[in-house]
Amino acid sequence: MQNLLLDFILQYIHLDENEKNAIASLDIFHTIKKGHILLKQGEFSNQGYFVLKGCVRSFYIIEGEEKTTAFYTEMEGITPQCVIDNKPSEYYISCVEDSILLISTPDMEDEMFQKFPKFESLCRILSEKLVSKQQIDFDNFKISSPEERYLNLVDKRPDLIQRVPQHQIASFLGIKPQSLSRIKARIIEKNK
Amino acid sequence: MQNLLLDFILQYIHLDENEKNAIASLDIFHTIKKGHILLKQGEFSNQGYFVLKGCVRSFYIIEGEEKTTAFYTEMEGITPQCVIDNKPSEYYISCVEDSILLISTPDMEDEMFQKFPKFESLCRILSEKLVSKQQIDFDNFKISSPEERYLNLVDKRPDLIQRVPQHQIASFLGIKPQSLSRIKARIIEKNK
DNA sequence: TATTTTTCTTCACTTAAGTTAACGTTTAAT
DNA sequence: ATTAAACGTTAACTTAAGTGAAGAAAAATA
Repeated sequence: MQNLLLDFILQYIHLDENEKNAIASLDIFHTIKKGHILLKQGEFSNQGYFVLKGCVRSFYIIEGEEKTTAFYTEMEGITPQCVIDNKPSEYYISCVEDSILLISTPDMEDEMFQKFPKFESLCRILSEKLVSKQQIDFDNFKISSPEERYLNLVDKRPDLIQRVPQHQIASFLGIKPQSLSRIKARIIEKNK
Repeated sequence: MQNLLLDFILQYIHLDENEKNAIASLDIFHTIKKGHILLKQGEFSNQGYFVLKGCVRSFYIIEGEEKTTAFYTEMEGITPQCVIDNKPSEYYISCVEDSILLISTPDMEDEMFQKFPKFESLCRILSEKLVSKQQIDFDNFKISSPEERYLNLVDKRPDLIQRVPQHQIASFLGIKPQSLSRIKARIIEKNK
């Protein structure tokens, strides 16, 4: 697990032994069971998550219905809005599968930034990349129909279709489960 | 204009005279005319933009049709994906109004980060905030109907409704101009 | 000012998603 | 192993967005 993390970081910046050890010494690896809720709507939290293995989902509950808005899988991270703005969370975060997560707090991060400014560079670079990626994802969502969004998901994140229940996929695509079933049937019909 | 920028920055970090002068000495203020295209689809660029005054729009042209995906107004910045990934741009960026923009390049930023590490902290913090804000915007888009999205826009960015043509607003909301007209008529009908 | 172009709205019609309900299947719990 | 709950699909019906066309209003241009 340590190595997965180091390899990921080394794609972006170089680390000396000292810095590698600093990471290794952080006791931040956590094994979380499927279904466990990491963050609840209305709750305060100062935890950020980085997925080393497994899958994490964020969702709202609106009029009793779950609205899934994001999935985070291997080498993806989330810092919930409530951590950044210091206000109660508007959404839930839970584990879709048994997962290994890296859990951090702003205090820990600030400490690392103090000791190793390089880590702040890393976080800046990763954040900037993420801003740009998110914008593209949002753009593609806007300019696509539900059917196109589904086909795009099958193309870009085929693993998700397998590892996540369909009604969560539907919600993630901004439609109802019944519509997703219909879309899938329509696609099969077309390809005949 | 200098002061607008400094005041914005001072919300997040403290600057000494030296640092303030460093910013002032950057010759990065540009006056851009309405309609001017800053970035074209297919083009390479290394320019990032920060809006001091005015309004900038990003859009795709798909099958001859403009698809507006974002508006950037006072104190908002864009670093186009093509700058970050060093590949041709998938979208256009143009000025909706006469605007005053701050234009930067990665080289300039890296130089500033070298001289004043504090600026890198600032950029990290701003990027992290932006990631979180973007995620919330995307979430709200997904969990809302077109009508709700429109009402939300009227509530959250009423200025946009005024300063931007309706067909661009429609596209931004993920619908056709005709549908936006209908939605507006429906809302008026309801409130009678 | 006159003229062209862009923008916005309305309408009739088509298409696709939402809704409600039912049913078989898979998964989890006892 | 049995039961209950959650999940996925199908169907009939409703609602709302897309489409194509036309015309009025506003803005840009000559």
